[in-house]
Amino acid sequence: MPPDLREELKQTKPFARRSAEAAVSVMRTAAVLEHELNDVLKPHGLTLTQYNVLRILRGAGNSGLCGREVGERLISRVPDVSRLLERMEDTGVVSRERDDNDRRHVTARITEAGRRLLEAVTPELEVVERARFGRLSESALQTMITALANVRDRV
Amino acid sequence: MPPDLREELKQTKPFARRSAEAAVSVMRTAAVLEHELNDVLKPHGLTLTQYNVLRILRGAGNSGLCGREVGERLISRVPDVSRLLERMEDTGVVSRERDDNDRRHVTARITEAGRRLLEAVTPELEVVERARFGRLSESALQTMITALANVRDRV
DNA sequence: TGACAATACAAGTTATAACATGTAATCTCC
DNA sequence: GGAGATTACATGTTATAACTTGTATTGTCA
Repeated sequence: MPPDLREELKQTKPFARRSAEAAVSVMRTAAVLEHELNDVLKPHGLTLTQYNVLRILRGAGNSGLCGREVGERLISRVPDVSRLLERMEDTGVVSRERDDNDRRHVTARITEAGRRLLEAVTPELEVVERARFGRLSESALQTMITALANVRDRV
Repeated sequence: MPPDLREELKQTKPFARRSAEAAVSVMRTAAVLEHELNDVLKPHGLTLTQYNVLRILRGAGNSGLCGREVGERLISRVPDVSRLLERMEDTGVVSRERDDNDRRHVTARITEAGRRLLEAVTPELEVVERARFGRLSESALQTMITALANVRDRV
């Protein structure tokens, strides 16, 4: 039996509504997940955001993506993609190049080092993912995914 | 029908596993929620973390809580409760007092101004909560809560 | 009871997030 | 084709998060 959230956060009072408990559950679960994933990534010199950028750029292939496009694909929107990519260029996992067709654009691409780093850390993250979500059935996962999509898609 | 997460993040490839999609769903939903709640709180000069501290301290009543206890009750653990409470003391929503019985402790309490602020913002946050979670049935909410508790409670 | 460990917080430092503003390049449309 | 709007990014600033180290107080136990 999973522990009660109220007990986990040492709350004295019960939640006023089930929707309030659901909201806190989502945020608390994300915090636990992100913390654990960041712990896995830290020895590799990556944050979770940077890891996501690498996955996005790998998915984009040789043509790369401009900063705005990277920002649109991130799980949580970062208003400062410029410096995020700049830091990643400093560590050598990303290359940046000003586009000749439209000189406003800076195209970012994953480097070979970035690709190797990505391949090294991904299985470690999958261990966390399986440990966390492995006990849920496929149908329970699908139910959760659909319900969360409903939460994001408000009027 | 809720929009697909893959489309939402403009992913070209489908998720490798349902558990991977579930993990991203949780983090993405929390990010959307937290952003919206912070937007509501900002005009009141509060962050979501500070709002949670106020709720925690109101729940503790007159006896208050020491910094460590506040930290244990927060949704996402903050390693720097000292300065968080210090900032909140500066804005007048919290008072701090060194405990005479154990002079290592600093007891924090919500002030009357903090209580009023809490009462002012809570209904605004509930509007967000209802808009986001209102379409889900009580049983769907309960299913989600249980599933998320399972995710947090790994071996 | 006195040395050592543990606890609770404070403070210093670095890195990042958040927000606003600035700037160069491109687009629009009369 | 040129003024103004738009886009994409860079930069400056402030605030907060994350991590480390420091310090005072209390607890433990030989």
